[in-house]
Amino acid sequence: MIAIKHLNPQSLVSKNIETSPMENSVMDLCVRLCSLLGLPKSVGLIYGAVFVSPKPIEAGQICKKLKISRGSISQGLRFLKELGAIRSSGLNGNRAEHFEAEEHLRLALENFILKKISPALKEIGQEIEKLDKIAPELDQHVLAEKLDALKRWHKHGKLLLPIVTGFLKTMPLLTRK
Amino acid sequence: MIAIKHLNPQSLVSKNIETSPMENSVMDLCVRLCSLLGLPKSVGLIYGAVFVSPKPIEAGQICKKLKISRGSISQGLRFLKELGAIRSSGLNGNRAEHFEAEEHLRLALENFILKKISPALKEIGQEIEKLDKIAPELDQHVLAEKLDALKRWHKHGKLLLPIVTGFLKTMPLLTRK
DNA sequence: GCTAACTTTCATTTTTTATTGAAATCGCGG
DNA sequence: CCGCGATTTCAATAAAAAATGAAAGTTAGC
Repeated sequence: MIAIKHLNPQSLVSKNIETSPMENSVMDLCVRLCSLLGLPKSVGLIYGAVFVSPKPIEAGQICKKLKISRGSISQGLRFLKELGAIRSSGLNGNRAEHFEAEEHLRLALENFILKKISPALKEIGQEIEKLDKIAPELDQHVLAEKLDALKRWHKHGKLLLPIVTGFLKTMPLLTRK
Repeated sequence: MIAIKHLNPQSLVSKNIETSPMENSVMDLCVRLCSLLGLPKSVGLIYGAVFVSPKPIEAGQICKKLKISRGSISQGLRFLKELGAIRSSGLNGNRAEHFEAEEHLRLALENFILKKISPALKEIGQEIEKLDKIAPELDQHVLAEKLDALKRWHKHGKLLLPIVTGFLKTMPLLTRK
């Protein structure tokens, strides 16, 4: 059910993809990393394909390599680009856009936190404010105490964020070349 | 698509639930908090119902209050209990099991990290070891460098965990009464 | 050891989320 | 301004996840 989802420990990259065992494993890792952030497998695979590629790779190649539909590739690449996990390295030669992994994956993580966690915390903050306005109208002391508890959690959640992003800053960069 | 999911900002608690506006809002908050951890709405609602209740509440009451099936309630309560977010306060009077919110919600969060993040990181570690064994057999330097990058990420991921859990320890407790 | 009051399980259904691929779109070179 | 080679969109479909509820299980009291 709900249960904490465990990814199948053997290869997550479906068998009909033709990659070296090494590439395969690296892509597996990317899938795991993504799934830790709640991102779909396809995004992990696409990132993996870009990451693993020794030279900038184009969408068509990823499509062939992963046997994933062109639409998904397009969406996945856009998402990864917005996140700052990959970047376009221009339309080399022909018209195809080429992608390479961003060396500062850290920035992507920060972005993820900024786009996903922060807005959620902000909404929680707004909800709490709304509550504060209603609260005095009622004399339910028990609830009022619980509201306080929630406030404290919210405050500390906000506090935790800069710590995590701060920590990320200390991480060595993910460098290519 | 993938896009970072945004919870609808108005009440997440469906309208046919009969609760005070205040209770309603508090439950909303719980749903948001849960969804931040990737837990389904029902779990948030169930936790909210327990949290908001001035006295230990039994499954049947939650079922009536939330209009959620008995099966879901049972599973949700079990999950929350395992996580350490709620606890059973015995079979008062009749046979029904009564639940109340655990005052150290922090422990639940730590538990969540322990059960969800740590195993994932461990599996990633194992995958990396596997890779290390394959690596020397090939002379793909580019890949080898990437493997190093992944190793660093893994190491630092492991490093981040204790920081977060350490931070959690400094948080004030969520006290009832 | 039977019943009553409740809980859990799990096959099925519903809902949500991700993927597909055909059609629309883009943009450059000629 | 046409056509090619690519990308993007989006309605339809497939896959995954969550919710349901009937049936089986549990336990206390008689």
